[in-house]
Amino acid sequence: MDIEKTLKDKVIAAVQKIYGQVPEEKAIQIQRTRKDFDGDFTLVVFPLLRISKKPPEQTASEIGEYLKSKVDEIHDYNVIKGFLNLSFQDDFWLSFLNTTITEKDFGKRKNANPQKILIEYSSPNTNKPLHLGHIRNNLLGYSVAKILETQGHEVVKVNLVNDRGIHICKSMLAWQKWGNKIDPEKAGQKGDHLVGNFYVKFDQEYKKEVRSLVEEGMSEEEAKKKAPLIQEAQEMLRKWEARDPEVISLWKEMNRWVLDGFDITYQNLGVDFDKVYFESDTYKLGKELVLTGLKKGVFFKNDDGSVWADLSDEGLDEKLLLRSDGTSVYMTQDLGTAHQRYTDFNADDLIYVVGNEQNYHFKVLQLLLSKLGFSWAEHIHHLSYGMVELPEGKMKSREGTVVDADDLMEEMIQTAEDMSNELGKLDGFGEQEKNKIIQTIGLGALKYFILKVDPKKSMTFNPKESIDFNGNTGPFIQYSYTRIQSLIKKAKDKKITIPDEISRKPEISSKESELIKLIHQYPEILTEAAENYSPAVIANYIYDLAKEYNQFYHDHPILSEEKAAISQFRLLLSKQVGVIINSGMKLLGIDVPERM
RNA sequence: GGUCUCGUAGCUCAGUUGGAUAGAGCAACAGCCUUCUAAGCUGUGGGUCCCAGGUUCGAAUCCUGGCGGGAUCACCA
Repeated sequence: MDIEKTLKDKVIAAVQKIYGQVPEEKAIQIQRTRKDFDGDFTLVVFPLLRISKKPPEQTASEIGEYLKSKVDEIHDYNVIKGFLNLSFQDDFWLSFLNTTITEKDFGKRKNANPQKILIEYSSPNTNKPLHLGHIRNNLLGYSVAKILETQGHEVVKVNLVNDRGIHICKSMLAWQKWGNKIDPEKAGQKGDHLVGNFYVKFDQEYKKEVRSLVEEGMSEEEAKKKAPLIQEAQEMLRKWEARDPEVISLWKEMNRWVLDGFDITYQNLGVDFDKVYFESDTYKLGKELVLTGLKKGVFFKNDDGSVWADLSDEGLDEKLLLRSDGTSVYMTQDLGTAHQRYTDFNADDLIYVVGNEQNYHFKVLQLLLSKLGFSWAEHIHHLSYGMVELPEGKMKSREGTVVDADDLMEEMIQTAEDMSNELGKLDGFGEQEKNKIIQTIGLGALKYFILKVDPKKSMTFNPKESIDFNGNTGPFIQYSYTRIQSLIKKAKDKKITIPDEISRKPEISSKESELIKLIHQYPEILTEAAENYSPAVIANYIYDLAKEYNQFYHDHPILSEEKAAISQFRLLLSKQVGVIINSGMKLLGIDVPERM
């Protein structure tokens, strides 16, 4: 990135010297030369024609000639239409490589202006296990946190667990009625799954009741309200809010089961949190804020006592903030938690990883906070991601088409094992190492598949076909990395040493310089990913690098002793590629095995 | 209906923020195991970048209007 900046300055100087006028910075467009043309960097001269008052080709040639003679690093140029392609000396790339090799934590940035960034993700409900949608959420959140850390920011990962409400009562009620005092241990089942089953059971029984009421002549709408089960659930919620000891104790127990289950899922997925909030602690927050807003005249009170915000000036509707009975709604508590987090952590930025179905909610949230006079409202970012759909369409919990997170991970690992066995890849590995490897591969496939897609887009997940081990996939990249490791090991066995830097100048092929240029791009890519919160940028880049590497080294022998200098140079390049692949995958939350 | 969003190869997706002849993988077909490990590599075919205008040297990318898919507009969370 520094290279492009200095190049830009040189071009500005050149234009000034040749045409006697200083161009705007914006007019200097430097980009990497496309692969099918000669050169390293390309200057687009079209914007400079206004200054040169000459045809594109001539302008390009004049600038090219000037740069070639005045700038040491540039050893040649060529012109195609309005594009000036500049070639740098091999020495230049070599010295670049030499400096990156000695750099510790290549790609990590010392940030002159580090921020404290709070990122919320996951946010599960304690009435059912995590599913595929949560996986996308968790992976995005975790990965973005890692990426921001490399940019020198201080990141706090938080989880806000929704552990209260009518849906929790539904599972509790079903357990009371049909559970026979079963618990996860007796059932031999993860607690979140057990509780989720009771939630489903409730829904089934409830539907039965509604159906029979309708048969008795009641309207469906009325039946849904009058069914005994839903009334009991509502009664339970009232008891919960009144802190009824029996209900509270059951609630605590069942929540514990679910949370223990979640912990296992999180652990398997490889994500974690610095702090976990519970909605049962925070749901009352925000009321104060709304009341102050009311006092200030920012909000208004309806005849029935409910409190609203009028957003019609902003082109939105009116939004309820307090019910007529004075209780808070979702928005009220989100106002509260935002405020609390901001003051608790004194954070500069708040990132919420939440599905795009809540775009409207966050737009309103931000608006309300700024109406309340909080200047930090603009530091709220909604990292909005699209739905994960199945080939058959959307996942529907009622139709049982939800892909369970635990099941999916297990299935991926199983597939990895089957494939590995089929190819004989696991022969000679111990049981423990074998398990470690198939787990790394299976989960790597899953994680990479999800992260390589632009977060804001909705995506299709095909459980059967998506887990490919070829092409733009996690396992392909993992494989490339392990090949590099094995190469380095073999070199050691053959007593070929990898130098710390390259002193003797080998001949650099265009393919090799392609790899060096890719290495050079890495910090830039990182920054870009951090700026728009997109692990996809890194994922696709890592794939490009791995592919480029595989293509080149496939048919170039590199462990030849008679050409020790070339071998050493290529080993060094391999090692560097390995470092980037490894660190890139780590940023995505994906492990890479040493062998596979 | 209002608002937001997406539309790129048969399928799944990239496309460096407006640049050169739009790229990968999968699927199909044809090849490559004395090389580091074939979970790999090489090649072939496959495109109205949803449509129509506009902006300019230049548009998949920006603006307007359509068409199509999705989300959302609750005293649910």
